[in-house]
Amino acid sequence: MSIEAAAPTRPMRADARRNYEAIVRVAGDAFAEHGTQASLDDIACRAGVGPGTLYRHFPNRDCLLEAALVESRLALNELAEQLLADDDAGAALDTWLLALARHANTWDGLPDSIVQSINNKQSPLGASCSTLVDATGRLFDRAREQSAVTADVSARDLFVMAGSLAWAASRPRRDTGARAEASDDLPRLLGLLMRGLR
Amino acid sequence: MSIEAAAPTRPMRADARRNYEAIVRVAGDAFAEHGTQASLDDIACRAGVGPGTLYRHFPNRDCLLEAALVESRLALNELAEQLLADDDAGAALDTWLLALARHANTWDGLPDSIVQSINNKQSPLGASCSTLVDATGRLFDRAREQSAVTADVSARDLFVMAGSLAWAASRPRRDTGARAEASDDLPRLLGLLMRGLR
DNA sequence: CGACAATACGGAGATAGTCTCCGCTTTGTC
DNA sequence: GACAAAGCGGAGACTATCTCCGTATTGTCG
Repeated sequence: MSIEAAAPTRPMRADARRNYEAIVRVAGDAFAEHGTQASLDDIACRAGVGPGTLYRHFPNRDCLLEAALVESRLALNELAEQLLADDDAGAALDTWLLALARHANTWDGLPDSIVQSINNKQSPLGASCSTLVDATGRLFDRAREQSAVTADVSARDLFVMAGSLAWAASRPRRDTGARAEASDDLPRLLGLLMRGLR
Repeated sequence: MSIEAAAPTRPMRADARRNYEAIVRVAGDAFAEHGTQASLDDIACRAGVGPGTLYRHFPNRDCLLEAALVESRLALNELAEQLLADDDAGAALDTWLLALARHANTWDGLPDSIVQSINNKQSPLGASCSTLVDATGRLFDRAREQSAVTADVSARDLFVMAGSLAWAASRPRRDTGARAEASDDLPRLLGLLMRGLR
């Protein structure tokens, strides 16, 4: 949107890259342990950097979430490619929605961040989700062509519903000290959703 | 679980009751304005009491949410009674799930609190939700008897799904300054769910 | 009425999280 | 090896939660 559209963006300085990577690595552990609300200052501390450094690399929580999810996202995009080549488009859609929901459940609280960012072009999380929404749409269209589904839904609605079921399935108890044993409600709930699509 | 099960619980002192009511009234406004994450100290301040007073009456956020929702809950229970007498059990279920979802959307963030508390007997919110889950189950059973629905779902799953769709519908955008105009996605999403039940 | 116990109040402050500012350090380059 | 650019980090401002305990209010009896 300006004259110098293509900023040269010289490569990161060695120390900067080192810190960036350390933060992302530690963040993954912290989010896994405490959910997406893990303390950012604590992540900085555990990564051996000051809070200022963390916030310079990742101005907000979404940026850090996004960075820590990159690998999982790549795998998901690859899965989409494979599923688009699958003969059984209905089963492919099934598989895809489950994978999507499981991805959203990577960490406690992630569905919330994802669904909140979905409409927000500013958020890096939202931006990278739009790829997933597109894939969802393409897989759904193929399933419709094969008459595996008949419902009329937008790709965005489908994506959001998968996310919301992930959210519902990941909210087993609060306050009770007992560690939530992973009762896997997801397939059951998604089955109901798929039933509605046919 | 002890010998003196029926504690006499003498009536509240006049000043205590006055403060209790002021807090609940202000809390309703604050939750409406800022969602369920509204500052509790701020609510105390606006109600003209100290934080200590608020936390004595309502040891945690759920207690305050529950107290501020009492009237809406009563109306909902009354609706359940009416719907159970409705001849068209399918339509009654439809109406009920929508009412349930709208109730969960009374304030921003409420679906989260509700679904988190659903498995938690300790939470006053969870306790009062179990009534709603029961009503959901009874309405669903009637619809099944009339063959208006055929799916096999637990009342809890139905309740949680209604809550999760409410959650999904209430999360339109984040960060974008623009006030989210209330695009009403709820009926569309619930329609999909109902389709899956038939 | 007046006084005393039980009850309740409220605000100071401990704790914890977010995020910024800016003086200092490290890096890459010539 | 020296200089500018890039990057660091931690002190601290701000906001929120929740507790503790000295003080004030209430209801009840004599």
